[in-house]
Amino acid sequence: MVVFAGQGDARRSMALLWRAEGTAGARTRRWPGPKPALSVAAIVDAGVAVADADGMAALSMRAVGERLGRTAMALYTYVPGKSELVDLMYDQVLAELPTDYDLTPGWRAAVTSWAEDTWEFYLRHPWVLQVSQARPVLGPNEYRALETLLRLLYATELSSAVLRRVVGALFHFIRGAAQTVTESRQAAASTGVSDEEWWQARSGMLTEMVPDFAERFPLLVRLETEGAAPDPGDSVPYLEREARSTFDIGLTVILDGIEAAIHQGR
Amino acid sequence: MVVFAGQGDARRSMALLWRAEGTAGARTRRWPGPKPALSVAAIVDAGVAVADADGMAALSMRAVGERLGRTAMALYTYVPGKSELVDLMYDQVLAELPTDYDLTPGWRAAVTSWAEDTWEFYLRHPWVLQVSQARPVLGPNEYRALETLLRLLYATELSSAVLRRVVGALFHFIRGAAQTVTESRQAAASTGVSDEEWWQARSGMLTEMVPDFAERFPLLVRLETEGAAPDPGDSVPYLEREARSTFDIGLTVILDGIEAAIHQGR
DNA sequence: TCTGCTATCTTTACGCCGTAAAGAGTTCGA
DNA sequence: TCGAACTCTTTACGGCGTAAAGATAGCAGA
Repeated sequence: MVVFAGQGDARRSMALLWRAEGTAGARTRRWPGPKPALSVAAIVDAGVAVADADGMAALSMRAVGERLGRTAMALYTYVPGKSELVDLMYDQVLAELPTDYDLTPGWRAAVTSWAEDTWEFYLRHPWVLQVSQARPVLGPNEYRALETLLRLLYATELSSAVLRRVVGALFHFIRGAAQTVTESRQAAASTGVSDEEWWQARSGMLTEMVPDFAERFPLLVRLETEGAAPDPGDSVPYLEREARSTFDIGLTVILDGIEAAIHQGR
Repeated sequence: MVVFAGQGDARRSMALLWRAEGTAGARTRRWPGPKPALSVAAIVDAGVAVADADGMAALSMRAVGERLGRTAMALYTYVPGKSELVDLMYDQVLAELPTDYDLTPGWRAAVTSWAEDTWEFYLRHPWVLQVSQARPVLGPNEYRALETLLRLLYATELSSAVLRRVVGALFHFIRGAAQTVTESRQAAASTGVSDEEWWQARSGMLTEMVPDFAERFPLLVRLETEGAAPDPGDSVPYLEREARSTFDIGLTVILDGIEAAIHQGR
């Protein structure tokens, strides 16, 4: 369920995204007709509430309308369609991301904090990971967030060409790692089967159906027996623990790679 | 449109995935009834054909049935449901991935080749990127592909704990970068608007609606003017060029990071 | 005050989706 | 020849986004 941004009426969409900024001021002449009971802001809020609570798959025009005590079609007075609503929701929640990172302890500490905040942001709004990145929404908060990261990264004194790709690599990595967590949670919620139960059942079936597993995949067995994340006894499920560990170690690897690029003067 | 793996009847699903391997031999006693005109293999092939041609969104039971000259419901005789069909499709195409990487020029060259092949694989079967990774399919070819990568990575002599996360980081990165390309292509195909046209229209609107853009986002402007990938005159669209460049440079960064980990003896 | 225009919101409808349920038709052993 | 087991079709249900049409409400000008 990847949702594409920037379909539909581009001009109207951009105007909505940047609304109250450039074109603020009086509502475009209204005159007869009943007073509007809804507003774009209310609809976007309702959309975010639905998506946060039940996921992107549950975000339907009917569901959003219902939450506002209206029918689905009532929303079309305010918003051109579902695609534009998702764009607005996306840019709205991006406003939560901090911008005030301190660079005095060095870029590495700052980028680490940024990555941690971004990670938590994705876990808070898992549906954001389903908004396609290919043709970005181009809303004010997306730009604000990017500008924030760029401020930290330009402190590395890397070239713009390299930086541009480093930004992409960081986002791909963090989004992917976060996605593992959110999808695991979603799977647990929608099937009622926890990670542990699922894995137990599957690996049991595997050893039964594929008796020569260890001979066919010796390195996988080695990885599984040697490398598992320790269970700290707390309630974090298996796959989430793994994903978090991947996030930590993967980030270290990428930051090490950035340092290597710096030392090579790229 | 993320599709979840491993829902539904787990036992039947696993049996189908590992079919013809352990439990090969005679079809489970059949006796009366018309001879089956279809087969699991034919259905999986048809599914792959539909998904390759028109994307995951176009993969419906009706579409697969139609391609085989049957109704949607006919498929349910062979396959428990759509989710299991996707699992089978996924494991089937994974068989295309090579396994015979040469380690004599060193792990770095081998992993680079592996990454390149994997990248091309994703571009060949974009729908694979929509199969959820959280609860893996656990089919033979997924294991085979993982075992292949592990063979290359164990040559680094890193610990299993680190390796495990490096694998995750590599996959997140490659999948993310490939996703940008496939989504960009999909957007172009479904809207009829090329990357260039889209960007032209959007950036034009931006400068019009947000006249103080350069003051608000100076680093973004700098990145855009300094760091763009040169247009080699060939027909590769803008966003694809960027994504490919992100893949190349990002991979270098990650591999540099792995080398740093090696030198630190992790 | 009444009329008429316009904006908001509802109702209905269309063609998609996955799949449950029921039934038609086919092929074999007994 | 009969009946069981199997394949495959038909029909139906509740979901989706949204087009089209109609009901209702509120204000400007008469």
